[in-house]
Amino acid sequence: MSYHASITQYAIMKHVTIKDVAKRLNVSVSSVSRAFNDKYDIKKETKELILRTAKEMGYHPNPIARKLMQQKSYNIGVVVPEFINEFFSETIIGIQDVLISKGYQVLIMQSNEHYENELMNVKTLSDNMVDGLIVSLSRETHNTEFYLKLLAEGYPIIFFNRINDSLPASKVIFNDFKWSFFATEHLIKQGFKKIYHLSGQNHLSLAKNRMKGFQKAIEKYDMSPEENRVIETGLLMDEGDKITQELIDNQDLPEAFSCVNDPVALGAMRALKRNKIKIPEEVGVVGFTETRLADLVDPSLTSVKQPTYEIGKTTAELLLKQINNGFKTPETVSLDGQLNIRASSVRKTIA
Amino acid sequence: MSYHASITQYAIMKHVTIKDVAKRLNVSVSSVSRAFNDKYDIKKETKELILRTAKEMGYHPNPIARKLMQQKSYNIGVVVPEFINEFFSETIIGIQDVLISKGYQVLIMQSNEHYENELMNVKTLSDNMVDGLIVSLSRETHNTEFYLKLLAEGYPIIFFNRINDSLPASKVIFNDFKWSFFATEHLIKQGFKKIYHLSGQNHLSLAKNRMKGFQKAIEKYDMSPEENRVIETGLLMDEGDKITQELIDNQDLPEAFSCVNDPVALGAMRALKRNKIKIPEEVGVVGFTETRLADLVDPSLTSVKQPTYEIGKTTAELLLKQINNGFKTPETVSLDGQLNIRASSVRKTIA
DNA sequence: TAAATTTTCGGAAACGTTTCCGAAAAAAAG
DNA sequence: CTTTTTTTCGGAAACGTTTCCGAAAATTTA
Repeated sequence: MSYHASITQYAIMKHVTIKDVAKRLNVSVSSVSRAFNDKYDIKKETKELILRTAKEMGYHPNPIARKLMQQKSYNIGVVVPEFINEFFSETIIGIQDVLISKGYQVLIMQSNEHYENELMNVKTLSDNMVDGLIVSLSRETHNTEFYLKLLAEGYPIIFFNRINDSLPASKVIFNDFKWSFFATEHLIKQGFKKIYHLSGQNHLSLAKNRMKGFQKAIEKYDMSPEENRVIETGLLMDEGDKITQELIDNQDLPEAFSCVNDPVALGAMRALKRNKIKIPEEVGVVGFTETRLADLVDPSLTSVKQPTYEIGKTTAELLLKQINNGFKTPETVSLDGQLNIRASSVRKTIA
Repeated sequence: MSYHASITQYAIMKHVTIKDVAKRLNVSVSSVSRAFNDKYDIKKETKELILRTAKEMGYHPNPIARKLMQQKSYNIGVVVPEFINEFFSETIIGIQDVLISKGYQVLIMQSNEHYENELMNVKTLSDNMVDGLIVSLSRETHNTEFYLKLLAEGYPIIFFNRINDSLPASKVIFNDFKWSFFATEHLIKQGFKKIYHLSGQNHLSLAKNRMKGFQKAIEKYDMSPEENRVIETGLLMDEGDKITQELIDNQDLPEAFSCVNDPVALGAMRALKRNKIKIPEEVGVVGFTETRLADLVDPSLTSVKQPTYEIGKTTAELLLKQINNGFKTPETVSLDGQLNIRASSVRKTIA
């Protein structure tokens, strides 16, 4: 019986509207509206009276009606390659914190690193009239035509992390060059002589920049670019494993690996351990974009920490600025990180 | 100049509405609406004509206006303890896949394991008029008053994973009892004699059930409940580490640990390794609710895999059923998993 | 005290749909 | 060929807001 009661209650339950409040107080609908958006001319006492009784009556402004009037959805779309990835889930938290506090809702979608999914997501979101878009490109995305079209229409889009240099939009990036340089320099200073960089595919800016940072360090310390070379690998653990195994099989193992990211570094470590090669005694390893994993693996992994939360926050703030002030000239914000040195790269013989 | 052009274009750009389409074809607005919601009486040819020219004109129905008319937000709120956690992010993917395909949008919030955050999230979401709620309780949540009130109003809410037995709502749970039983049984069959269960706090159903599964296995194999006991630990890695260190210090180490979850198991492993105790030769370990980590740690961790995606999918489907058919009697769906046996629990001497 | 100004408010249109109602057109039945 | 039934469509109200416009009330100025 009580269960039946709850059904009827639900069916009968009506949200109290602005009209109900107006009627109750014998004021106009517009006055109630004014009371709730305190930018208009309304006497202080009536405003307070309205707000008070509205609260009593349990009135909440209907966000949908407001959106319809204001021609704004107050929705922001976020597209990332995957949110199981700690880097992205942490970034999303930063994004959400900023946007929700400004009354926006955040719709999150993931491309699973596929271009078609990414495109579909962006289309779904723009069909849903999001007021702006935050995008981190999938690994597959070479074709940026659709983004160019949206940007040309003046649609606010901010890119972060996985960007494409040629897109005329604001971006938030990490200083990959600099920190890859530092990571490599750290290996050099530890006394590792022959260092290979396991790189991601070259069309990704982040992969390219990390590669360049590596090369710059090699150059600065007068080491041979032939001896200390770059191997295009990928971004996945299995790819790091496979390449390392090949190097072992070809007896072409370096003294240390500077890796494009942690998964590749972990893959390399897996191959090394499988072949009973000691880390860091025989081969040192550094990763990039650390996750909580870095502390858990054995040996713990030296890596570059990115300011994930700040990246999200900054991205969201750039977007809000663009939504509110219109599109000025594109702006690229570069953030700094931190090299966390752990066991995988510290030569015990040196200490 | 081109940049200035894009500004004006944006300012000028107007979405084409149903009226524009109607005017263009000299038909009524209602006909166009009928064409797009094919439940109404409309001649086949006119419908096709309308759809065709609507597409030509780039018309997309305005979801906000539709929501206002239909008195539905087509938004679903999801509140989880944290989405950095792989378990939850994978579950969310299952939820999203189902809901998005039915035209719903998913608003995700996290409580960070705090009751006040959880409450605030639920309030924010209901102010935003979500049509339903999917909730996994925070560790702190003892007070369920607010949920009771919402449920009494007939508000559709489905709980998953972190549930509270006393709430009269549909739930999706994992058969923790059964799989904890299997995990413990596996340790027993490997020949481990003295087994401790590192348990979570007792007010969480999942912790309680995993503990009971452990006890049931101990009982079934006629092992002493005093010898093979339960230690209330927590859910975090540090807690597992701390307890294990205490056991080591008190010379009270068992032959194996059955743990409430993977973080606690990893913490125990960390403490064991720090004390040069060999896993699994001296002490075996099994975890629960595996993540990708299980394969990466050394030794790899035996754990119970939960069907995360299916959990999300099932939860979303239950919610949709409730939204569409009204609240019938609460329904509890229990899903099965899989015990993945890895190095941390396999006695080499046995093989 | 009358006129001018400012403050406060109500009426009504608008946002873009869906849906009810009734009428016109077409088809079927007589 | 008329009458009845069915199919197809247009008009208009409604959803719950915001906002423009103008008028009434209150205040200031002369």
